[in-house]
Amino acid sequence: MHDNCERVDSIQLEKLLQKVPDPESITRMAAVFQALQSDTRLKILFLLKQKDMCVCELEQVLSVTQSAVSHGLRTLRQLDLVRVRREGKFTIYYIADKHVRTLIEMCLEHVEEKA
Amino acid sequence: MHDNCERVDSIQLEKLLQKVPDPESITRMAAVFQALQSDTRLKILFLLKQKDMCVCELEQVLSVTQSAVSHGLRTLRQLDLVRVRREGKFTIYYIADKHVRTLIEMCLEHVEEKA
DNA sequence: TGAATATATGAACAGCTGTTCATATATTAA
DNA sequence: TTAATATATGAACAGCTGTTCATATATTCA
Repeated sequence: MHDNCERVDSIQLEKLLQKVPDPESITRMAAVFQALQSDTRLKILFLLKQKDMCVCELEQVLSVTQSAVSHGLRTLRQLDLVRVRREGKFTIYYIADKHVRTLIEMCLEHVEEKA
Repeated sequence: MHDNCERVDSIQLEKLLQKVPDPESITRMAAVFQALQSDTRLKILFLLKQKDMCVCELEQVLSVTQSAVSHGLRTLRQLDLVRVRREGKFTIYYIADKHVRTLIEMCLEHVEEKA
């Protein structure tokens, strides 16, 4: 660990640090991004973006086990990225809100821009 | 692996699947979100959002080693989330573009909404 | 040139993630 | 109630991540 370089202005840095979201928010954000960091879960979101679906349908489209889909959905649900409703014997999942759509659209634009 | 539930309409699902971004884009998105999934890297972005900074300054603010900051920045740089310019002996990092700002702002709104 | 400062990189290790398998629970229909 | 369908959950294992330590490279200044 070494000391300040000449650019460092501790007082200014302190002020900038205060505008960084509190540790709890940062950790929650990290958890959200962490949930968005899996191919399978991203595909789930792009599918749900088009149509509310039950686990069966998702399992059919993605080529993973029912268990994997269910685990993935749980992760997304816990962070309120998707929500659930019951329809008879089916559990229907859907995108939670606008934020989620914006997040994945922004990211898609970003990666497509340099493709 | 079991078969279709009664809700499954293979033809419709096939169409929906086609609208999911191609595997390469999905993987790149996953990589971007993966980069955003660390407390340290998120803090870096919220700091750079306010002011372009050299590694020293970031090291000073966050409580991690210079090595950790540098590794974190490399990850962000490789995904074009931050960019670099040289200023004499300093390497100045800055947020790459609007997308990045929107991504972290969207996510912050999302987590703060339910706090 | 040599010393000091600023940054990058590689190795290595502890801890976390995503998948599958096996099984449990919940709902419907017979 | 029983069988069948739909979904959830726990264990376990392979693979990945982030940090630190040690060291290398690059730039400035004397």
